Amino acid sequence: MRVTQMFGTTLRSAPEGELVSHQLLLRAGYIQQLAAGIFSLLPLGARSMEKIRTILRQEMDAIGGQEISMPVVHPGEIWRRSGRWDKVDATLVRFQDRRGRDMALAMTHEEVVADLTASQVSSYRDLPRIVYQIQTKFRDEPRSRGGLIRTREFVMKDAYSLDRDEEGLGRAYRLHFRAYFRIASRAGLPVAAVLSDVGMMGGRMAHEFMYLSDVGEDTLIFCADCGYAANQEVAEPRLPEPETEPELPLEEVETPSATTVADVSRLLEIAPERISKSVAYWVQRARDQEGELVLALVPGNSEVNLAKLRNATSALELRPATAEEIAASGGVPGYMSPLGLQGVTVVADEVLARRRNLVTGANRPGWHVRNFNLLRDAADARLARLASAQDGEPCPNCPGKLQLRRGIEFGNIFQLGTDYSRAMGATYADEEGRERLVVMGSYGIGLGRMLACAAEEHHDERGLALPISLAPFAVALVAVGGREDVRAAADALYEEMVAFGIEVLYDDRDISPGVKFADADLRGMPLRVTISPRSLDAGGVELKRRSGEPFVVTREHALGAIREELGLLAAELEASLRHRMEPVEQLISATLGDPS
RNA sequence: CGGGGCGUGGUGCAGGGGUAGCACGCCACUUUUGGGAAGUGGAGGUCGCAGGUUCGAAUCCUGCCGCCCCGACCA
Repeated sequence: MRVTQMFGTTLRSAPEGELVSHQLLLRAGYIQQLAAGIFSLLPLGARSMEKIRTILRQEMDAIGGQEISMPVVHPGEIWRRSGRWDKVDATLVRFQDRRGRDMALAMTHEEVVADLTASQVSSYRDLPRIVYQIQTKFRDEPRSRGGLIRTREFVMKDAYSLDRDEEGLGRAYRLHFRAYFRIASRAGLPVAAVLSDVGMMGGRMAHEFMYLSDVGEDTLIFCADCGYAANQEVAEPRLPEPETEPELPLEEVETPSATTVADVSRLLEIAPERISKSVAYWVQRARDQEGELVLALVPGNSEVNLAKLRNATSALELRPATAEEIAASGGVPGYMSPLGLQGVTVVADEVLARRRNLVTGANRPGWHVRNFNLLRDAADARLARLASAQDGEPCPNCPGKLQLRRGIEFGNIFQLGTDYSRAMGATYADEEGRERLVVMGSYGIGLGRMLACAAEEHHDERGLALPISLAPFAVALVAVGGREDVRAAADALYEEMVAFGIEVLYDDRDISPGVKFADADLRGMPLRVTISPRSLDAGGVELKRRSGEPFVVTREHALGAIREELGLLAAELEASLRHRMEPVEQLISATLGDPS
């Protein structure tokens, strides 16, 4: 591709306040925004995305995946059958066709896969199977963010495993677990697998693959000693030993204008963890149901984790309760507790059940109580793990301490089980002719997010520096100046490279060298090849890695040297892939059972 | 949806009652050519939309729309 022919240009400036990766993708001319969370890909972005597609296809095919393609528009009926029509919020875009039939834009494809399976699979001989597609999803997110990190329309590689039983599912799960590490590594992304919430997918075990980054939106919990890794939404630190001191009688204590944990802690000279904090939420369990007040109880030094509360209450919608809603229940903001409240669902963190004689609100302005004992004083409270795991808490699996990190989710894997099969009637006949449900798994990777993570990981002050596996072109060819012999040599070398199938972006513009070098650095191709009066005087052609030192090769050997250098770049990536996969194999056998 | 901010040539911004400006980019010519060149000349904007106030609105008021950032959602 000649720069003089290319659609799209580089920009000198980008809006302030955006993520660096987003600014660079914008400035380098990879993407352009159309609306909130909706982007076009320019040639460079489209080519990078194609590279990502290739990696995904290769790795999915390698584990036996078969590529299919499913529709973007679904009849509402299949979403009704799975129950998600009512369970999913406005993220699922619904509309009606001209006949007034309910339709939806695909936000994921479990329903369609299960429907396909119902008719395509009928015997145990038809299993196991893995199908996948690389296709557009639309999710009307409440808030898009960070350029390609979080968009409303995005392209996802979504794979689905179909198995006879749990054992088969476990095997498919392990295959994807390994493939996801390979995919991330080939894209130059260091990732960690963490246990995750199953969310709207339902099912049992799930992992997220996280690119660790301070700009990430997820909080992750790691144990450096044993390798425990979980999203903060599901991380469960080790519970403390139950306290054994005798339960003392409740005792009211005056605490004027002490409405926060910090106030009460100071006033009564007790540690925040000795306070049972009560937080009121408004919970709606189904789209056609009324909301209700739920009181969440956690230790005073911790926060209610909304994902955990959502799971504990089977909530569809969850938001902090308003002052009116609290007052209607008899609660007193600032002095809340389950004491004396009628008809309010109370969910308490299990830690509180193990502590004795805590302080909590008296539901009376200006008063708290001492010697609150959860199991005695709020006997109908449901117990769950509600508090967000915090830095330094004890690991559930070993004596180590947990650490917090931030990450961006680039992919996830779910063990779905048989929920969708049952809903769509996806069954098969086993050897004895018995009808059984197909066991499903679901495995997603966001392509745009992958590119954004790669840009976040691979850049410097001059611009992008993408790995050769993702860069839109392998080579940026720069012709410096307008001298005849320079142009002739550059044109010839360009033609040679093209003839040899080397992907090259040739800057043949008639502008100053500074602009060309700056643009080459900004666009981030891994190898720069320069032909100039100086390089010709020095013997031929200059080669320079995006982040390396230049060297000169003769014009005759230029093509060979370029191919060798590109080979080296690919080989280095391959070597790091092998290096990274060793611990992954140990991780798989340690956490998922036998490798297969 | 709650909170904050911003909508002015292609991009990034300034202006803040008297009819629109800067830098970069773009076009033409000349001179330049190893790190975002110089000169000369030029093109390009219903100032997000609608209504109102005013002799006069990009500017003030009201409403709406859009976009960004922080929170509840997720690839």
